[in-house]
Amino acid sequence: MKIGYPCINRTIGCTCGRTFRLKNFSEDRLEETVRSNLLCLLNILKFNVERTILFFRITSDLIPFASHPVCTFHWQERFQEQFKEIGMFIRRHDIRISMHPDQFVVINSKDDAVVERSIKELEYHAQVLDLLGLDRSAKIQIHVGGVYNDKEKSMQRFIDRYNALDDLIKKRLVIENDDTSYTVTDCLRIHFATGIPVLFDYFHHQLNSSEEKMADAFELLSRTWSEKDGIMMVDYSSHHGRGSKRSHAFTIDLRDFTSFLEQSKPFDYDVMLEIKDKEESALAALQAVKKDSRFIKV
DNA sequence: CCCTGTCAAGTCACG
DNA sequence: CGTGACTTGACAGGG
Repeated sequence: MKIGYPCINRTIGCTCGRTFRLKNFSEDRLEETVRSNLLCLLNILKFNVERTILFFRITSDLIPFASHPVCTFHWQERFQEQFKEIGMFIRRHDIRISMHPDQFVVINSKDDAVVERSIKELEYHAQVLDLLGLDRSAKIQIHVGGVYNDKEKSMQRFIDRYNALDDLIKKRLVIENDDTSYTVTDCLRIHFATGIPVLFDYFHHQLNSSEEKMADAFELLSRTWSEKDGIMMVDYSSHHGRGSKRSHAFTIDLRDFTSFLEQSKPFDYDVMLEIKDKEESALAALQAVKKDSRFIKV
C-alpha cells in the first residue's frame, strides 16, 4: 500500500500547476511556466520520497492549455529531457502516479464537440505519462460522465466511445464511481463490457451507492485491475463537517481513516487522500498505517 | 500592496 | 433558474 495526495504541496512553496489566462498566452510565457512547473514537480516528488509518500497525482495544469488550439508550441520535444529525468526519479523510487482530468472531460457527452475536446485532453494526459516513460500502472482517472435522463443509453455511449479510443489512452484510462450518477455497480457493468479498471472512491460511495457493502466493492473492483494495471487505486476522503455534504474535509479524521483501513483489511491498494491540507494529512495517515501489514516500508 | 472578479472547457444537485 | 460543487484556487486588473 502506498499513500498519496493530489497535485499540490503546501509546505514547499512552489506549485507545479502554475497557469495563466488565455488572453495572456504566448509561447514564451508557456515555456517559462512549464519549466517552472516541471522543476516544482521534481521537488515535490523528492519531498515525498524523503517521507515515504510514494503515490502522487500530477496536476492537469502541468502544461497550461496543452489541448487548446492556441497551443502550437511543441512542449513535448522542448521538455523531453526534463520529463525523462523526472520519469527516472519516479521509477527509481517506485512512485505510483495518477492524473485526474477535470470535469470537462466527458466522453459520453451527447455533444460531439465536447467529446472531441475530451479526447484531446486525454491525449495530453497520456502524453505526459508516456514522456515520463511510465508503465501502464500510471493511470488517468475519469468519471463515466453525464446521464442525460437515460442511464442505459449513456452507459452504452461511454462503452462505444471508449472502445474507439486510441490504445495510448485506453491503456491508462480508469473510471471511478461518482457522487451523483454512476455507482460502483454501474462502473462494474462498464468494466465487464470494456475491460476498463475501476477505481474505488470511498467518499462517493458513501454518497451514492446501490447497496453494495464496502468490503464487497473492494472485492469486486480489485479484480478489475490486471497485473499490468497495478494494484487498485482508491480515493479516500471524508466530508467537511460544516460545509455541504459534498465538500471535502480540511484535515484527515484518523478515527474514520482507521476504520476504513479495518474494513478494507484483506485487500491491498494504493490510496489517494483527497483532503485539503494535502501532505499534512498524508503524513498523519502514514503514521496510522505503518502497523498495517499491507504497508511495506521502502 | 491588497482586494476581488474572473478564469477554456460540462453536468447535476440543491436552494 | 441561479449558484456551487467537483481532483486543485490562482491570476491579474484596479484600487
